Amino acid sequence: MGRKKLEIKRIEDNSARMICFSKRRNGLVKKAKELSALCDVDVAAIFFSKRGKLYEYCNANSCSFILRTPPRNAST
Amino acid sequence: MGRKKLEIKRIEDNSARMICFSKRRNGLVKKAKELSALCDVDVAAIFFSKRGKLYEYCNANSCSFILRTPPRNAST
DNA sequence: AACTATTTATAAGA
DNA sequence: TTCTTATAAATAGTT
Repeated sequence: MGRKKLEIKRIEDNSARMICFSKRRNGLVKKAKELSALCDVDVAAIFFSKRGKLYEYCNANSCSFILRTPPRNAST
Repeated sequence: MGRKKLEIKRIEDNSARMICFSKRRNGLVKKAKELSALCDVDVAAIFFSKRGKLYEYCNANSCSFILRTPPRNAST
């Protein structure tokens, strides 16, 4: 999508990569929520950045099964 | 997307719900792969159906941190 | 953070 | 279930 077709490979520019991460992470979580609501399933989406930062979305208690051990030095 | 705007609530028809699940699960995994490649992050997407069936996608060893205990009576 | 031109995902149909 | 296609939605580049 977007003004130009984007090749699916690492975005080298740091700022552009972070912006893309923010946008697409939000998009993925939105789609996960929709999938959960439409299809009556529990969904978890978990993102581990190279800096050890953890982002996660889970719509249900299923999360109690996962992330028993925090990955790397995960913060919020 | 699609021919008509779809209200985001549980699809009651079983067949239609399963078809939607299959399509959107594939779409979500595709977007997770793109996010991983573009932004150099590890991503896991995990789906728990009500029947206890588990579907998952993970692009990296980060998965070793999760799913230490299988959820419910998870099969493939 | 908002906008918008464009690409992409997908609902319905074949 | 796989393919098509009209349309809704996501988003890349811009402001």
